Amino acid sequence: MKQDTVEIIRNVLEDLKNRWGLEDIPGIEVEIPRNGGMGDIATTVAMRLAKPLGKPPREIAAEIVEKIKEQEADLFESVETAGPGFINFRFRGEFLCRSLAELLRKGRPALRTDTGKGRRIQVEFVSANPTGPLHVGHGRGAAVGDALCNILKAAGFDVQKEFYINDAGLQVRLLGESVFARYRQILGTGAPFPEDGYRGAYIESIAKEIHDRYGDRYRERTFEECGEFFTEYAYRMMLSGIERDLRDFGVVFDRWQSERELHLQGKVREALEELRSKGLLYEKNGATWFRSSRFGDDKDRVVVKQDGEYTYFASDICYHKYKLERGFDTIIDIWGADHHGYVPRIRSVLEAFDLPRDKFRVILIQMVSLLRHGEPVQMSKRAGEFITLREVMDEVGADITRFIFLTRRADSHLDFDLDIAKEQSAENPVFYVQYAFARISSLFRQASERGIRIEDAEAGAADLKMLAEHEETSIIKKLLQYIMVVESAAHACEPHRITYYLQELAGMFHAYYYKYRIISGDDRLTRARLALCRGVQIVLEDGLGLLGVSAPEKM
RNA sequence: GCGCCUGUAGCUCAGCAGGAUAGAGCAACUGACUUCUAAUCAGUGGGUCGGGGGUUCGAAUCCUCCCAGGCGCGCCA
Repeated sequence: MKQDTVEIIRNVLEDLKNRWGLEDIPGIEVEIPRNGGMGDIATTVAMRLAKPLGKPPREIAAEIVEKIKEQEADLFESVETAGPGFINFRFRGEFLCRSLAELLRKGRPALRTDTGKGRRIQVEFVSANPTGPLHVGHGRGAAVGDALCNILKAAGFDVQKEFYINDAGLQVRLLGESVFARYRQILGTGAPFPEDGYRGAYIESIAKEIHDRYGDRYRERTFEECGEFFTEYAYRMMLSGIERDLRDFGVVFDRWQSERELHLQGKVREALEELRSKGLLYEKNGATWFRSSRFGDDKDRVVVKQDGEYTYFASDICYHKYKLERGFDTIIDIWGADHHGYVPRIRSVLEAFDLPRDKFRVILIQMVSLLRHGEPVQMSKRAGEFITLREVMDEVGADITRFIFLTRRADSHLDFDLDIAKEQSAENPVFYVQYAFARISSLFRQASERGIRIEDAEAGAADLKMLAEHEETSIIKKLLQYIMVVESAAHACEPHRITYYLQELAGMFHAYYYKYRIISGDDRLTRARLALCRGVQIVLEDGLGLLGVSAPEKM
């Protein structure tokens, strides 16, 4: 729908270019008019041409319309100028039927586009420290990141999903110390608990597990002697737990990048050497600094501490450089919004390496506030009291959780009410969309008893011209908009646009279903309507798939 | 103090890469189940898009100042 229209406009502008003495054709933007009465699709190109041509937009629009009418009479029922210089297009019924038939014949592959042109995008998300279980905020990042990747793939990008593991440095060591202390407590030979140690119950259960397997083997040892064992053991446990939680949440990464590996492979040192050779490192107060302030950061940053240890920023310098060296056209980082101060720092790194800054995008995920009975659930990470993603999944289910995470823009706060999430009420939009899918499945179950199969709806046997009700043409048009929605969601990196679209489509279907009889005494009409329902079902299934939410046949 | 995000209907939020008369759900009120799943549908009311200035054919959208809320601002991660 979009491509057809844009192509036609482009051809016409190509013709008019010389008459106008125009150098370049501007980007042709089409949009869906807010008010359906205005048309099916509209372009603002005449208004954009007003300035370069020095002519009133309506006049330009009129010229374009005339030309389109000469050349493309069969696609559009009407093409007209409107308002300040819009050109509104209305498609012929035959075009809509043809498009629906194509969707039915090809199925979900018809919903893919190639706007990404196979460009390689890497999305790094979750990347939770392996020092504790995933909490709800991580879950939101996982849902957004995974859906975004699905959307980018659907829009024709070549996508890699990566989890960056902060397995070097102080925090994992602190994890090991915490477990060690709990282990000693089990033995009754209390070791001092580290001041900033991890206090969650999961620490005790790891200690217990070590005790069950190894008994008092480490009774007489100090942490200096056996810390590596405890750290390694605990970290492995945490990481596999994270992986398991993510898998059960429907998120599987293509690649897990270990920070420690970057150090061991000497990549961190190499990256810093490169900066040094560019004259961008200097020594001060016994530490090594990076001149990030030259590239828009607030101040310079330490990369090697006084004690000789690398900072996390040092590995991040290396990591982001390394990611771009792996040949991605774009790298997207998804961070918790509390890390936003880090953005200019990483940008400064890319500039320092002469890497284009527009190759790097950050999506910030705002906080999730968990509510129960409308009251905030108290959480204290320090005391180890926080609601884990696992608990939420167990309580309300992965589908609902994912959907709710995707009902807001990433950068707005989200109140997640566990009670409402569990309720199967109208306040819960997941069911609304899934129910539309299940209803259609049910229709086909009934139809099969009458000898009409789902394959019949797909084969193009139905006479789609019978879909003459305005609700029916509206639904077809809505189906054809899906690709545009996917493209815009990919472009803006905003998965929630799919969520909203699905709710709208489901709403149109529910209203249609209620008003009209799908399976009736009229066999031809029945087949045509089932074909339309099948179209809706294909798009709903695809959209839910992008969000990582299941499409149940029965509810 | 500096920076980032947010501010749209009573509530929760959409509003797409400036576009046409700013939308949805919930809540409130009216109605619809002997009929393909009522987890549904039809309808009514509800707005100074936080405020002021600016950019232009045109601003909820871009710029600027102010106000309010959240979050950051370590040789922590």
